[in-house]
Amino acid sequence: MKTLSSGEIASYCDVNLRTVIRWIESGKLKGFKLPGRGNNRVLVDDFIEFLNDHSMPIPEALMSDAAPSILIVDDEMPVAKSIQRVARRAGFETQIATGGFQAGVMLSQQNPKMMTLDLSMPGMDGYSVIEFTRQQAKHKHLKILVISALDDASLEKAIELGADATLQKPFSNHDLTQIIEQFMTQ
Amino acid sequence: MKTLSSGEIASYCDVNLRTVIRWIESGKLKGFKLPGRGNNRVLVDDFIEFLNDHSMPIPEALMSDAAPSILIVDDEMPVAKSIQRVARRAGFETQIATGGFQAGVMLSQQNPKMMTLDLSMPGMDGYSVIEFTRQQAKHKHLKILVISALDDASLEKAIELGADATLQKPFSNHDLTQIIEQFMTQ
DNA sequence: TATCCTTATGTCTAGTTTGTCACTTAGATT
DNA sequence: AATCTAAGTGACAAACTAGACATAAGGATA
Repeated sequence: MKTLSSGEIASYCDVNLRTVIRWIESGKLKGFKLPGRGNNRVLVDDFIEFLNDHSMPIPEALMSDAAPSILIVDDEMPVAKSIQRVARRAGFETQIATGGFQAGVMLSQQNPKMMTLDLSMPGMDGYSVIEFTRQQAKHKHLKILVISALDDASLEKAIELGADATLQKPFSNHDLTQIIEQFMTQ
Repeated sequence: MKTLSSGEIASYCDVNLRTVIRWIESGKLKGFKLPGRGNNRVLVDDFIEFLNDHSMPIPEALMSDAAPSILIVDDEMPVAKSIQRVARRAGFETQIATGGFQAGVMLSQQNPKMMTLDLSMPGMDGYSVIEFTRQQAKHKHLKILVISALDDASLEKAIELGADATLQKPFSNHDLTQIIEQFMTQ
């Protein structure tokens, strides 16, 4: 149950701390007070609802809490779609990227919680994608699931470079579901 | 998430505060209201886009947020480096991306003012990169310079899809400098 | 050219919200 | 216990909104 302090909200909204306290006092923003001296805490969900109510922008850092999503990177649409079906059935938002460039942009912009990655997309070096992503502080906690028809050694290499799990094609929906549920609830 | 108040925008645009509020009300300038009595806030990015849309000068003070840089997308390091040298000599920050995925991430994160794009990177479809980028509101004003050894018809197609200029390999440093200076000072 | 209409911007005012400052306090760290 | 940091409070100053009205520029029409 993640909560935010008045100061954190102040910096998210780029507004003075005094103002946040007044929002809470007046009931515009739902919060509660700690027993000690009455420090304020606000549930992330309540804060997001507050932002939505006032059509205020939701800070990226909270996006993942708002709607944990999965980015599916695969150049073969049928495969991507089938992964998407499984993910949706498990109850998660999904986006599909069919090219490396699109994948990069979508990763940065949507900040998904998890990415499935086809290692052998034509021209795109899956290994370097894993390496590059892992170097980025912003995506340190991104879960990377490599899905590929390559041999065990290749999958092993992906793990060494920073992937969180691999799945060999063809894969069973059951296995995929299990991995998705494990990663998305962590 | 830096925001601006109506008053700040008023002084940036050297215009009456009342006018700024009316711009926001009428939807010309995208903004949102604080819960209290509806004080207006505008994201710096939205403000800059507004200024661009109306070819208004961008105040120096905001420049730092819009760090005018150049993203060089080319898989051949020697070529990328030589573009970089020219760009640096012209006085601009540069980043190099040697793969599509990296390029996408860097574009989103660094929000450069200009991108040079090698059309024929192995496996990456330059055309779809141009198309995809142009669909994104955030990068509507990104200057795309296509650099390629392909024939005129291919370059023409790039322009049709949304590139701002093309340069055929091999190119002269003089031509490149001219284009960079033109785009970066616009 | 003169007149009317439309639209955008500036001015003024009253009332409200937000920021600032100075000071206090709970909780963490050492 | 001494110290440090983040947060709360009250009072006051500054900034903002919204309505009403004035002003200016541009077009259309007679």
